[in-house]
Amino acid sequence: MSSPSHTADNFIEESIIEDLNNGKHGGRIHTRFPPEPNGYLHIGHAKAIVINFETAKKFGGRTNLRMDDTNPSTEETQFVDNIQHDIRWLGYEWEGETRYASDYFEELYQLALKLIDKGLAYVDESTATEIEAQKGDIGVPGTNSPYRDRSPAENRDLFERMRAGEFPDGSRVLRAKIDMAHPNLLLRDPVLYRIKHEAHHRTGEDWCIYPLYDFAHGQSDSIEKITHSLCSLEFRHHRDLYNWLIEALEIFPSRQIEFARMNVDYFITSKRKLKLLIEEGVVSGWDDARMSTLAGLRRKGYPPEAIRNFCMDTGVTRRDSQQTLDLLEFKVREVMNRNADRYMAVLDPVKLVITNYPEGQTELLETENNPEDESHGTRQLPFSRELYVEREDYRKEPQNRKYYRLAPGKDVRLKSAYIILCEGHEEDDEGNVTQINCTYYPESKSGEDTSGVKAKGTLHWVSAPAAVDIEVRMYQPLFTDPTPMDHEGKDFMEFINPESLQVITAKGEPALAEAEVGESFQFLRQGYFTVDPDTAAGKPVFNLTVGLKSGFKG
RNA sequence: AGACCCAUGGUGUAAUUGGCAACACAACAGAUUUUGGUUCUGUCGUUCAAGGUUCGAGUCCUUGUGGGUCUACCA
Repeated sequence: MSSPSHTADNFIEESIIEDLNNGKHGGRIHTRFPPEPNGYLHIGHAKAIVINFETAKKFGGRTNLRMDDTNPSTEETQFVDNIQHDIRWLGYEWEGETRYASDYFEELYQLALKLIDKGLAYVDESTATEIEAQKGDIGVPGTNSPYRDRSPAENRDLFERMRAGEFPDGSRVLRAKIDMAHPNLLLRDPVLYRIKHEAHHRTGEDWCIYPLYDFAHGQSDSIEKITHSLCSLEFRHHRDLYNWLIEALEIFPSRQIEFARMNVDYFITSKRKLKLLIEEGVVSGWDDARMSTLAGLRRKGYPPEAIRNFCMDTGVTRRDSQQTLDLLEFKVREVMNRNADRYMAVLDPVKLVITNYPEGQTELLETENNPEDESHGTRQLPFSRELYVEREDYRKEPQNRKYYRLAPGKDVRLKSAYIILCEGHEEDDEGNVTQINCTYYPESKSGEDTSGVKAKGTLHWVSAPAAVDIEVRMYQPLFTDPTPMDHEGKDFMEFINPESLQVITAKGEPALAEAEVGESFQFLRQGYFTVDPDTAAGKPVFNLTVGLKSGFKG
């Protein structure tokens, strides 16, 4: 198989092209995404998913999905379903069936036997604390276990009896026999198998010994003939062991390549911390719209395309990166600007009365659904004497010449309707505006304006009698600090933003009552909003997906 | 007796592998606009330090500085 001439976009692709040019694996490229099914996928996983799938795709290769389920205590089938759902939602389909490391338990066991027979592994009866002590320290060599020199035959017998369930948890482990003075602490006779009399979510009671990461992950890669095993930087030290085991076991030589994890401002990606947010009641669950989980981002309304673009455009490197929320939100707006239809909703309504418009009259006005895409068509909007407009769009006095909104004496265009002249307002005892009074120019109707009046500003509005109440959930970042984990001596919980969620009741145009769960809109001049699953008949709930960029400096 | 990884505008990444440091985001200014959105134009500003090799260094070498990772029977 001759390799088409690819250009490398990053160092991983350089390595792949190098392998291709060397004729390795006959030009075949196969990657994998190996989550542990013990939690929900988050934005950091999205990066790994995108890298693995996109890299394979670029070279005409395939990508497996493999559950790294070697720890029966933490893994649950429930998570498997969510992980699969999230990956498909992101837009990727893996090769064949979902794989499980647990499917390879028997093969792994045989591999362990092989290692024992080669004199490269031994059963150790030291306690966990003793083993820790044997490891030595950074810069200090370790010491050999007293059980290190047992014969292969004795080790085999002991290991078989471990499997048979003769020994209690923690009483024995299988260790690789490498070098207790190795500068890489991971190669100081790492533990390969431990005893756990626990039921596994897939294999049930079949096993009471379970392999550890280092004796499961790489071997699974080899079993699946993965050519390039892409993982994050903290596994760099594991690569030495990964390669040592490939040699010792004489198995398919997958190549591990590490890249830097992606961090995003205001997002945390520690499973444990995410869980804590739920347990403490800070958020409502794994799919709370403020969570950095894919379930949360989906609920918030982030389009998968935007997340993919974000992951791709932030590149692949070996240096720790901290991405800004700005870029992520830019990617979200970029997609939604194209796809989301424009509707009008008033978030903080104040009544506006057009004093020269006939009482009781309603007319239907036509408005375009999406100025970016004419094929989205038009719809009808009811217009009447009493409207709601945004409280923020009125000032008792205009501040300066650059102010284009409502204030006494100002002309303003109502989107797709008429130009109105602001006459003044009514207020309560505290000086709060209770009503804005205006007159309209009958000849200024949108599309057939002969009034000659020029209005600099255009406002969104809804007809008061026709408006529907909609619940709107306004979100801000969950934390007040972009990197809540990076403060010495301070717990990340100290940075919880008390205003991360504000629920308001807004006035929406009638069509919004029919919005379906998952559907996204632009509320004119406000932002992009997506219908939340909490929506019930006649009670629509919208999530702020992302605000519009605003050049207004009032 | 420590080992390994990393260092380019405010942020994130490029640089034909030794040949004019570029792209995106952000910021700022202007044009267009029935969204102060979008779109378009422009401005701003960058190779961690010192030394070396070279006609020529972001790129190669040396030393230093700064940051990160590694001592789970987690993955």
